[in-house]
Amino acid sequence: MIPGAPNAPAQERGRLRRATLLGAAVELLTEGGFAAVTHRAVAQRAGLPLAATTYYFASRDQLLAEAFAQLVEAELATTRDWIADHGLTGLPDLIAAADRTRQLGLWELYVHAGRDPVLRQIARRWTDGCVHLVAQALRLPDGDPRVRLLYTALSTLWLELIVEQRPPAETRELLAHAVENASRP
Amino acid sequence: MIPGAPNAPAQERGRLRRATLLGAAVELLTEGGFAAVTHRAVAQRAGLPLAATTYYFASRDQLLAEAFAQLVEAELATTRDWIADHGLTGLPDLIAAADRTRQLGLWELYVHAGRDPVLRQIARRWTDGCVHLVAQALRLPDGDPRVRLLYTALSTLWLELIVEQRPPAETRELLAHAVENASRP
DNA sequence: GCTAAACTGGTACGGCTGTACCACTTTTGG
DNA sequence: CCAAAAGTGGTACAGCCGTACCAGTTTAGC
Repeated sequence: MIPGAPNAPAQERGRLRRATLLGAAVELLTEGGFAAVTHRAVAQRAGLPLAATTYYFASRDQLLAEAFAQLVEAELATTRDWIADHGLTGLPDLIAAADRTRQLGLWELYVHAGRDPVLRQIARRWTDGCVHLVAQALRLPDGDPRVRLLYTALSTLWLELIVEQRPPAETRELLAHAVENASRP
Repeated sequence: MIPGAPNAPAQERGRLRRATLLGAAVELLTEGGFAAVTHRAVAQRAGLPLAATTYYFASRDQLLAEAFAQLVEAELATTRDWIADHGLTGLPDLIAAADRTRQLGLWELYVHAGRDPVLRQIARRWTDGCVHLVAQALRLPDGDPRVRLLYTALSTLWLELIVEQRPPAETRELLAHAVENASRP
């Protein structure tokens, strides 16, 4: 039987190989953006033959989508832990400490999601997850306008820090303002 | 003499050709993102031979950068006019009315600027320009935190509208909140 | 009018891309 | 034990890419 790129390989070794490939794709994505995620590069990074990528993933788009999803989940977990330890106003330090090219890869795929319905779902999951983290930190419901507005400040300042490399001090100051705003009734 | 991709061609026809190529690049950028801006596609769109692109532009990166800059200036002008006519709270309607793929192209290049110093300068120009427009509308100085925070709301809501295609009603409501916040002392 | 510079456009090269193909080996289930 | 399914890996194909090259033509300056 010719398998149609099994999402869950039947054999143990297959599952391992698939996971290795996905991990390699995530690595390449964080290093060089989604342009760097090619079948050949992924296979080489994983130490597997080229054909392995086409065997376990139906297409490059699917590989990219799964890598994006995995990256988003990892990012949300990291952010959750950081907020628990340092609070919302400590977030600029997280961004400063985080791998810049990794963030770039994430945002690249986020924007690319505007052209791909499959990625769009993952993009929404990212936004919703971040909003939820802010809501928890403020002890307010997810839908509260103060939560949403604070999130917009976080999001834009974050992106500016990554892309334009603005001075972190300015970001910290503005974020403090935003948190103060959100804490008012 | 072998010219090094003249930025300002000496002959009238050359200037016209260069402008035509740049216009074609902008078109393709707005239609299919920066992946669509290839030498061949630009030349074909402009109705010129392939070699014309390499003659007037030193590299694809330069062509892309100039197209980005042109797009940013056009976008700033459009936004300025719209704010003058409809005010800040009318902006969601501008976004809704604007060409969605055009905005996607802009944001794609904005994020890509994180990997390219030349583009980064243009990205900063875009941000600064938008902040300035908000400052003018609020009659506050550019550096005022209220201006910067309102801009963050605009920016994120805009991006979410474009990428995630969230319902415009929600955007309008949040934007009204943000404007109210910014108008408080 | 004539030389040099500016421009034109056809063609070619080397490289990378996604993906298909297929003979082969290993594992699984009855 | 043995057929069928699952997995393996080397290779090939067709297409697009940026860019270089160059013989020819047009224009500008003296």
